[in-house]
Amino acid sequence: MELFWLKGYNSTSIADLLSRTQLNSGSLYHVFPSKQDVLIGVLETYRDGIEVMLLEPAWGQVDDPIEKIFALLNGYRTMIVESDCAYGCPIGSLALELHEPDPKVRDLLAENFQNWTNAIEGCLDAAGKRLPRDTDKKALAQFVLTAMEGGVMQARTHLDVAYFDRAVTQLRAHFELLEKAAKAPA
Amino acid sequence: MELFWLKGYNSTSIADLLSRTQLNSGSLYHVFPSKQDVLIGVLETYRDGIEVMLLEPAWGQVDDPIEKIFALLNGYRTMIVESDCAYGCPIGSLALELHEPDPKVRDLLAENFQNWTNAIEGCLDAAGKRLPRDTDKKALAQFVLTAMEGGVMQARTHLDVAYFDRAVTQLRAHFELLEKAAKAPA
DNA sequence: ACGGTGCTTGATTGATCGTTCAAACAAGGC
DNA sequence: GCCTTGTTTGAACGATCAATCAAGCACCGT
Repeated sequence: MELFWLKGYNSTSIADLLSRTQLNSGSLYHVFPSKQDVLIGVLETYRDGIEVMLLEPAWGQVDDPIEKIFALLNGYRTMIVESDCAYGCPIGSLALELHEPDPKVRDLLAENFQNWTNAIEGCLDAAGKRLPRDTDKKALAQFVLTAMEGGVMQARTHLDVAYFDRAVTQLRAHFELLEKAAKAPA
Repeated sequence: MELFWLKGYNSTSIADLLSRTQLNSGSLYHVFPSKQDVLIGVLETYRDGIEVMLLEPAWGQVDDPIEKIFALLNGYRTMIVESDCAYGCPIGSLALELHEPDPKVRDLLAENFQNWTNAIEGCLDAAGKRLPRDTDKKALAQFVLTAMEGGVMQARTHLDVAYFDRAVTQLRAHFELLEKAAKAPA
């Protein structure tokens, strides 16, 4: 029920939801007071399920904290390929689609981003001394999200996953430079 | 007539266009066969006007090629601040909002991105030997776009321009590392 | 068997969407 | 003055949207 947001919020009609969920409008409105509450429910599901739905699958057999980051990015790559580049990060798409969002919705979007970057920040902390001592880990974690979202956007637009790959490659280069700088401090 | 796309495509109704342009529906449909053709016209305007509308204002008194990149990013920062973080790059927003775009529309979105990254690539070329010899300038230019779009997205979501600033700071750090690596090759 | 409670049904509502069109209008050429 | 050509007008259309609601149904304790 939460998976068909490939279409976006405005483009997904209540009728779409009904046919997909085998429900009637009355039942749906018995559970959710309005369409926006469905969106809120979905965003809460994402928020509460990031560990199980996203991190665990990607990190199953990865230990190295920095490789965890790129394993997560590779998970997005898989989704891009499997959807023929139609995939867009659900949170990112909604963040740009909803132009005057209800505060509750925006808070949930922000929370989802926050959880994501917190997870990355955890990896950066675990990487410890491999990064320069003065690294702003929070900013760097947000930068990883930035690279992911920007890469997804360009891959979708050009219908070519290579645009995503290049963003990841650049991010990888940035991390290698950081690791090098950590070894040989100025 | 092309400036009111802050609302997004789907959320902007024909009625909105009419009241804004002081036109009647018939006149509009005399010029544009359909709403989508209005979108196409706007995207073409952006595409053809990137030099005058975007690059020249940002680069007026900047010569250093790498500073040109950050001057351009600073132009986006200004728009974010002036719109109270409601601003989203029109192209990026549309790229994520339109989930099954007409080929013509998608091509125009891709062209807009292409022109943008080409402009950045020109700066990178002008920077010449300040960057490592083996730098993939096309990929790096796309990475700048990536950082910009991702930064805009997060600033909008959190309603805090600091998220954009941090993305720019990280990109700046990346460039500094690249310049350092160029000076002292392995 | 009964009444109550809560979920389900699906036709229906009013609003809004993008689009159309016959009629009115303006401006030139002849 | 009249016809032609091109533009403007704004009411109207059908489709679709999110949301409603009276009626029906299933399941419970008693």
